[in-house]
Amino acid sequence: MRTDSRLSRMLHVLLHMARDQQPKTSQQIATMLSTNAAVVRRTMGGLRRAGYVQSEKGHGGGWRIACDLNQVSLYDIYQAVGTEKIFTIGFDHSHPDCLVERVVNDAIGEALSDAERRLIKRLQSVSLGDLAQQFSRRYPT
Amino acid sequence: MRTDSRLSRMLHVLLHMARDQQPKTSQQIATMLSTNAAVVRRTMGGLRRAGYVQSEKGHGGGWRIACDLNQVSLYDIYQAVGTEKIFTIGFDHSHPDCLVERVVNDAIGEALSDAERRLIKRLQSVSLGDLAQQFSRRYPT
DNA sequence: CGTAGATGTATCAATGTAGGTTACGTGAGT
DNA sequence: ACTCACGTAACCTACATTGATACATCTACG
Repeated sequence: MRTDSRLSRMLHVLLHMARDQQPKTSQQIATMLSTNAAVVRRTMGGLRRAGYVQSEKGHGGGWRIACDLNQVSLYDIYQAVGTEKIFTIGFDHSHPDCLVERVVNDAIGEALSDAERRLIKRLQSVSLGDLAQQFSRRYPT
Repeated sequence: MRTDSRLSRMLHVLLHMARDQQPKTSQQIATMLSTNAAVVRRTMGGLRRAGYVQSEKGHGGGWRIACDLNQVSLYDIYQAVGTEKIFTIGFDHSHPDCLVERVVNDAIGEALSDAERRLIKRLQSVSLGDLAQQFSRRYPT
């Protein structure tokens, strides 16, 4: 199954933007991500609607960070990009009133929910500021 | 994104098979799952290679359980069906030597690994026998 | 102003994967 | 022999993400 790399991409972009306060155009970001400008606008639109970045049109326009990196977690970004499914594992619903199916799906569902809660907790515990700090520590200039 | 319902399907089938020791043909199972026989053979082939079921050709042939339900966990079945990716979340690898990308992917990777370990642990803690027992408890005949 | 630069968005194509479908080979039982 | 059933390959279909193109709209600059 194809994976959704939007979270990874957006974090990548945000950290680069944080290190260089100049506004960046969609095209510049697209080049950075080896994709094209429309994809960047589409994906970053989620971050804009959530208020984590701002965009401006016209000369000298582009994207800028509009939040305190220490106040925004990886989970916030995850939600802003709008990923709807986390797991590739799904349920069989061929016979919704089959009681066996219900027991099976409940068991799988509980395991998935548990893992999902864990993932969310982990993503919530790391802020963009933490990542920026990790970068500075691991790769001092 | 389309989900992989093979685990759910296989558990569904196994529990039905456990309740009726008669061998079942691929076509019977396909009808049970609202799919077709080739898909059943393809998916159950994994369980056969792992030794959890046996198949026999010819008259009176079909699929039978070949394991102790109490010794096989949901995780065993999960592995037998051969799911390779658990999460829809992936990594951006547009610039493998970008240090920012590395920090970001490490952070996401740790969160995912943690959640995956949790999921595996949960799936390992439930046996097919447990599910069969849950069924009997929840829906006594 | 008019023009160039930028986003916002709609639309279509490419791509990858699970599942569906068909077909045929092979072995087992009658 | 014939039928039943699995084993497997090949190809198609459905669907979601991403890529690509186009165009409207807004903004700054000369």
